[in-house]
Amino acid sequence: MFSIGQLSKATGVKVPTIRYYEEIGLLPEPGRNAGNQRRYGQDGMEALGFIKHARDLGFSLEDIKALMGLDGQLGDDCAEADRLARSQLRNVRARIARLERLANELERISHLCDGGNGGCCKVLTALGDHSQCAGAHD
Amino acid sequence: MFSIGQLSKATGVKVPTIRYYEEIGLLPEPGRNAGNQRRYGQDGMEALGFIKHARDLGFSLEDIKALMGLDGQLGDDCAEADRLARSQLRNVRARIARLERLANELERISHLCDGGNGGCCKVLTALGDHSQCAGAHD
DNA sequence: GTAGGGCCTCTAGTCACTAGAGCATCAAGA
DNA sequence: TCTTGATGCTCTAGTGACTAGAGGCCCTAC
Repeated sequence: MFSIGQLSKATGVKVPTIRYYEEIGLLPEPGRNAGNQRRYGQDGMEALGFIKHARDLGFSLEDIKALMGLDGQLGDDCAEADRLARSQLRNVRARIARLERLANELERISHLCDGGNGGCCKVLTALGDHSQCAGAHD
Repeated sequence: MFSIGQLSKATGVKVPTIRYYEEIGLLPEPGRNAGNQRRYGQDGMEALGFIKHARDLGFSLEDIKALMGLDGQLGDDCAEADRLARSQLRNVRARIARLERLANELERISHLCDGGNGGCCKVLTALGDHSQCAGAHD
């Protein structure tokens, strides 16, 4: 049996975050000891590990709830989990593409200025004027 | 003179967002007409255009406030604007790198499953077990 | 028995908006 | 001039995923 602090250390999830996950129904309510403190078993540890890993992979808490709901079901749960994973992958790829456009634009803007000062800052001008952008970033 | 709706259409920033920017002191308070409605001039249009563009480039509202504060100042404002732009670029690059690690991991996990169903979903197992990850993603 | 760390609940704050209620105003057509 | 529908106003509350703090209780070691 682990206290919430031990669980926190073991999983790398902060204590208030664990309580938050419980509050929103993501993590099942654990038992309590005589002094009303949470006591977790191996199942609690595994559930939190699952959430942590999925969060690190960028899944939303809502997605994670869906994934956890699938676990243990029969039938097409694998197809659904796979669908969520692929959807998340597309999501991440799209974010990468967008960020790369931003990086290009920022690089262009940064190169306008050598750090010196000509009185009128070209960086500020470039930021103010989208039409100066080399490529559409949004 | 533009109404808030006209400004919204012209810049692509939603009406409540414009009011929000004003509320937090990012956008200067415009004048009002006899019926207490906001009326913007060219300067309001330009300020909002600046904010919009900087937001699209991923700057936080706090950064934008700093950038707008620099404008019109003498001295080393250009160096400071340049510093913020470069810092934002590093930021974006780091996010890209992190997302690429996530994408790799998600791709690996997605390939575990062909959409069929063997009873025990490998996607869910992989999500639950970080130690199965090919590369550290976080 | 006591000290100090951990744990409890509850409230409120973060960022950057977004939604809705309930009312006032504006512009265009009849 | 009147009406109508769009647009505007303020205010409050909600979003996601936490984070911080207050004020108090509990546990463990000495």
